[in-house]
Formats: sequence, structure tokens, C-alpha cells
Amino acid sequence: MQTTLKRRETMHRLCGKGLEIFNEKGYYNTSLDDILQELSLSKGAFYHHFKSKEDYFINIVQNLIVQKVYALLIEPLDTNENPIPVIVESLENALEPGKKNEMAYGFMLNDFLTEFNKRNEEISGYLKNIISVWEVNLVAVLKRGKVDGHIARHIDCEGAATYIIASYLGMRSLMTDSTNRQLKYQYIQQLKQYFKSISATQITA
Amino acid sequence: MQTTLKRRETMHRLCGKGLEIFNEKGYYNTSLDDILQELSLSKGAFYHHFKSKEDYFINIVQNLIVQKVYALLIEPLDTNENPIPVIVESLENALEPGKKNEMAYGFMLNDFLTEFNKRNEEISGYLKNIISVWEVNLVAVLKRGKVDGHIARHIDCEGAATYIIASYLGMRSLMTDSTNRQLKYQYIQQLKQYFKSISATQITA
DNA sequence: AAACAAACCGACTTATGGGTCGGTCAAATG
DNA sequence: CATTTGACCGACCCATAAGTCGGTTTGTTT
Repeated sequence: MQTTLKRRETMHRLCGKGLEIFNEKGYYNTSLDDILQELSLSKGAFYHHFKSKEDYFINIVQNLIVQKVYALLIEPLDTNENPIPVIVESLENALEPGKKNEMAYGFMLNDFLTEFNKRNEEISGYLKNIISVWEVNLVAVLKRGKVDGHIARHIDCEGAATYIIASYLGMRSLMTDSTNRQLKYQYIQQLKQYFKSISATQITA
Repeated sequence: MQTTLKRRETMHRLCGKGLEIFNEKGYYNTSLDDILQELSLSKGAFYHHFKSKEDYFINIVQNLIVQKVYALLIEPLDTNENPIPVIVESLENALEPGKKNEMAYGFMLNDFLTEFNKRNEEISGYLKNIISVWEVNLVAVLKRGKVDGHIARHIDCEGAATYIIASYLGMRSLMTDSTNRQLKYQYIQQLKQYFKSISATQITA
């Protein structure tokens, strides 16, 4: 059926452009007209597909953002290698603004989390959920690291995961300019330093 | 003159309550009427003292927030002791919601930084400036730590300061509920772990 | 081709919230 | 006591933006 395809395609275009602009300017600072104008669509078209701006954004979160976080931060953890370089690499990669003018997905989470934290509990919940899944996976991979002898026995994996996530999210507030290589480099260096301190092999300082 | 005193007092009340509510609900999600109603003041009174909402908030930043950040995060660094426990203690303290229903100042910075990042360059600038002063002081105290033999020689102090700040700011996104002792505990523990890795005395793992 | 439905249009409604302005009242000034 | 000035009042103005709705176009079905 062509009509169903048309529906999908328009919704897809709306979500893609929406994420792009929300990410750029923030959710509450972006009007639907801002997005609609970019796509040459009307209010009518929008409300034909989504029941509200909120519903629209939830759609974006549950599809695009979840998907991207999985791809960038969670799936890479699924190996049997030493988890430490794997985690470092995934974070490094997530902070990288996409190769061909893609978005810097590494930034989205902290921005949206903060924006919705005090304003919309439902959306806030979805976002926290993403973090929570990420955390669970980090904990799992760290624990496996213990078993495999890569991570020191006495380390609190839950605490370590929290700490890793916090430092990652916090980098966003410092990196106004997403292309700041200096800050990114510093972050990765210190992260490695931290990892050395929780690794099983003694430091050769 | 009594009138001048009256002026000061009203402005002071406005700024205090403003910070409280902005911190609770966010700047853009708080209307002037929200604040004015709490203080039983009118629009007229407000605009008699401040030329705009923006001007008002800049006032709050430059007075109240700057002052609090200095008191909580910067001044404590000014000792000759081993910087590591000093820094840890200051962060621990800053994450603590004030004893008698004061605000959790540790949270404000990340929230406001993110909120203004894409919306108001001027306010953004003032906030980043605060972070920058903090960073400078952290770097200084870390460097002194090297000289005094508390911190390992090979450590990049600028990078370490950045990393400390990032993890601190990022905790805010995780601690929705400012009284979450579990998360705070985890954070402090891992922070100490990190500090062990940059300290001059070898780890006794 | 007729009938129907889905996709889309855009003017309109409504609520919100920053900012204005003419005015009141009380304290300071002379 | 008369006048001025600073603090404050609150109705009003106006821009923005979410959401509505009656209508048009386009595609599908019979």
C-alpha cells in the first residue's frame, strides 16, 4: 500500500529532522513551526501523524535515540575481550561528532536529561531508562572483566559504572563546542588513568 | 536613607527567591509571576528594580551563585595540606543538600549550564566563567600537590582538573533526587579510587 | 467514474509570559 | 504644607507557540 508507506516516510522525516533541531536548540526552545518549515509541512500534517509535541518527542526518543545509544555505547560492549579498552573506545567514539556532519550523539543524553528533568517526568523516565540499560550493561561487562582477570577484585562495579557514566555525561557541559579536541583528549587520557587504577595488572607508573 | 535600604532589601528578596525557584524548576520554565506571587510583589515592582528577566538572572549568577561556588568549591582549596583529601571533601560537601533545607548548590551549575548553553550566550558565558575559575584553582592546587610530593609527576594537571569537574557535573544528571546517598557514596568512592591512581604514593591494592 | 479515506493545508483559537505604562502611596526634601 | 521622588500596583499590550478544525488534494477501492 502506498498510503501506509507515505505515512511512514513522513513520520520518519519528521522524527529525523526533529531530533536534529531539538538537539541543536533544545526541545522547549524549538517550535513545531521551526521543524515544519524546514520540511515544508503544515501543522495539519503534523497533527495527523502525532497527537502532541510530547508524543512526537517520545517517538523520537524510543526510536532514534535508543537505537543510537545502543549502537554507540551498548553493543560495542558485547565482546569477550578485555573490557577496559572496549569501554574507552566506545566512549571515545560516542564523543566524536559523526564523520559526515552527523550529530554528536554523545551530547544528546546529558542535554535532554537535564532539560526534561524538572519539566516532564514521563520523558525524563524514558531517558533515565536508557541510562539505566547502559549502566546495567557496563556493570555486566565490568564484572566479567573481574572474572577474566582484567579488573581488580575489590572494585565496586556498580560504583565504577556510575562514575564512568557521570564523567561522560559531565563532559558535555564542558564541551560547548562539539569539536573541541583538546577537552576530548584530556578526558580520554584521564579516563584511561582511572581504568589503570581499577585494572588487575599493577600499575607500572 | 531608608529608601535605598528598602530597594536593597527587595532586590535581595527577589534574587534569593528567584534562585530558589529557578533552581527548582529551571529558568525558562519559571515565569516572573511565579516568583512575584511567592513574594506578594507586582510586575511593576520587579521592573522597577531590574530591566529584564535576563538582567535579573545575571544579577543572581554574579552575586549568589558565584559566591556560593567560591565558598563551596574554591576557597576550601586554599590550604597547604595534601590537595587530594581537600578536593574530595569539597566535592562531597558540594553534593550535600544544605543542612537546613538549603539548596543543593552542587546541582545548580550543571543544570544552568545546560539550560543556557544553546539559548543565551551571555548568561552561558558567565556560567562558563565560573567553571573556568574553578578549573584554574584546581589546576593550581594539583600542581602544588606535585611540588609537595602528593601527586605523581607524570600527571597532566589540566586534564585531571577537567576530568574531576566533568564527573562532578555529570553526577547531577544521574542524581535526580538530590538526597540519593547511594549514588553520592558511589561517586565519592570512585573519585578516591581515581585519586589514588594519580597520587605519588604507590597504591597498596 | 463514483465514493471513500488518508494525507495534508493554513487560518484560527487559546494560553502563556515578558514587558509597558499610567497611576497610587508614603517617605524625604525644602 | 507643598512638592518631588522612589517603591510599588495591576490592567493592558503583544509575541510566541501548541493545538483545532473545516476544508482541499491525492490515492485507493469498487
